[in-house]
Amino acid sequence: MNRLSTAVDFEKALNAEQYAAVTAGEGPLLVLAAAGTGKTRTLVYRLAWLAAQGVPPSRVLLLTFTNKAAREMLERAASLLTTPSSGIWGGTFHHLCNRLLRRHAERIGFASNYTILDRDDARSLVGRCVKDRKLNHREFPKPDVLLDCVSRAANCSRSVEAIIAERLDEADVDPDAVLKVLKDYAAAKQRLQSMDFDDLLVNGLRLFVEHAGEMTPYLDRFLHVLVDEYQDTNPVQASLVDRVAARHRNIMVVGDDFQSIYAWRGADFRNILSFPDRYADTRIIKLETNYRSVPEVLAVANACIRGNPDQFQKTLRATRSAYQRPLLAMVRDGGEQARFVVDYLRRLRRDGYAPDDIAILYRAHYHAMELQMELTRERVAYTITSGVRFFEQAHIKDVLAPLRLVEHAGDELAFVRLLSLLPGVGERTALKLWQSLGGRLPATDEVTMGRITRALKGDAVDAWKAIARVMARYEPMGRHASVVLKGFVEAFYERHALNTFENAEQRLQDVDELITHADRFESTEALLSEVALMTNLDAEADAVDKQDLKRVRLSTIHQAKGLEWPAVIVLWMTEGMFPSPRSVQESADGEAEERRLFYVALTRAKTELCFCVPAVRRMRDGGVMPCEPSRFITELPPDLLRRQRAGFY
DNA sequence: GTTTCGGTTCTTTTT
DNA sequence: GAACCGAAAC
Repeated sequence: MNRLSTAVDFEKALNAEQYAAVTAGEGPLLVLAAAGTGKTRTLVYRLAWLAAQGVPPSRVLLLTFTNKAAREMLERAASLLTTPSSGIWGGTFHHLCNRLLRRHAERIGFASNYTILDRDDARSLVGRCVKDRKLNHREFPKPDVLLDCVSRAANCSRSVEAIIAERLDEADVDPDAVLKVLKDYAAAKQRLQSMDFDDLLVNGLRLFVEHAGEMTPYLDRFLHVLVDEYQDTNPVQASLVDRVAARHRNIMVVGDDFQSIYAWRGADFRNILSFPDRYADTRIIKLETNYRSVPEVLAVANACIRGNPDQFQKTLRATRSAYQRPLLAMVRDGGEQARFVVDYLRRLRRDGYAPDDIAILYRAHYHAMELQMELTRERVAYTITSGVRFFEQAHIKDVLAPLRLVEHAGDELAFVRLLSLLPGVGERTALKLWQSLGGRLPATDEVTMGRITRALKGDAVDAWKAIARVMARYEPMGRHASVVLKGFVEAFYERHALNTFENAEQRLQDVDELITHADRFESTEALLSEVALMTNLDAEADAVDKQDLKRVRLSTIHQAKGLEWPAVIVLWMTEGMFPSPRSVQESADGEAEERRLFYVALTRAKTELCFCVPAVRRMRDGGVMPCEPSRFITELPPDLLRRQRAGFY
């Protein structure tokens, strides 16, 4: 009996609902897991269960929202087993597609060593398309808006024309001009052999649709497919799941329609509700027993979601014993909110909470700016996952440019970035030079060097020579990435950074981190892919491993998804801030989605929960704007919360 | 013709 | 804090 290969007593470790999900037999399975009901635990035990049943790890596919989540689940599953379970494919949809496309990209007209455009690359490329058509006047949509249109079209499998008509009908722009620019953008990506995030998904799906024969080995291989956070999949991702699980139909999707918060990225929570329609023999299991939060928090959660009448109602059942009601802190303004939070943190610390037991959550990054300053002043250590992704910061992208270039001689974006670092060289000069080189920097031979040095003047000449020497030493085989990175920093970037950035030391430290990481990858291409697809949470997980720092966490609610803390503080629970007026306006379901976001925020809390409600906002012109408490607060039965006035209210 | 710099404006959420 | 614009500087 291969069941004996595990020491786990599944029945004892799980409740009846979880046990049913973990030990379910073959066929499609939908697990509706409300917040804090042991969703991750169920997935982890399912992985262990499959392994204990003798399913080879390499025949299991686990799709998650971040790579961190996948890594954690796989580690936890492995620790349950006596036999090794490594070899499971686990990661985000983008990672899966990237892996498949590296092998099969030529089928759809791409080289296998295509580059991945991150948000920043995509922005500059589309910006260049706008300029090339001389459309860069004030009224023309900004690159971010244009990219948004492309992205929506891709993620929802709709035509760009339809999206443009819908999104830009009020704006005073010529839809044909927009369409032309977007076609140029698509052509530019093809020319540069590069894909943006959406292309990875769309092209990944194309492999299955257009080259089904070639993909059958994967269909055979994946005996079991498990999908976490299924409520946040968009149509392309849902199709991908359907395709990859088509052969064995052992597909387990886990999610909670209450926690669907990515509609703006094409996700549709009806996806999870219609799953049984697509798979007629679906077994549905509901997890409703909450182990995370005290009953007073759950009372608020249950009351809050009643505001969304069209959703599939479920009620969280508490298991923890009564504690006290969540706190509603009425403060005067943002400054006082910040002082209140610092004070409240001290109180929590006195009550025995460690710094990393506490999270401060907010709707948008800028809501936390004032608090960040106050925390710094008061010397409270915190970690924040800021709006800019770690690997998208300027200094990281700068030092990766020469590496991208030695790996892909045709990487125009990297060339322009690199050359623009030189004194006296801007985008224009760099682009002209690139064209004179015929759109490639194959090797820094005499002729190429001559061309480049002739185009440069002053200090730029010597700087370039030093950089070129470093790049010439690169050997494509083996782990040579760190040599290029190190050489580039020593020969040029260190001095450049010190002259350019106020916080150069810190940035150079980041770069050092990157260099020490670089050799862990089996190839430069793997390093570059990884860097492009790494989320903030992934990057930060690495950093935390190293520093082992216990700190208060600041995070957007979106990035807090799937996490939990003993104490949670939510900032700016006022109209005009949360719900975000923009999303309420933009779509019919906007308010409902914001309410789900509020639900996600408060269900992160295990024990302590505090909402801050400032009475006024200080505007940049020095004016004062009164603000009402958020509708999400006022619509709650008042006796669910403890009210407290802080400071000079 | 380009680059660079300073001032101004606005800030949703992310792979 | 970053993107945009206009003007000075090269």
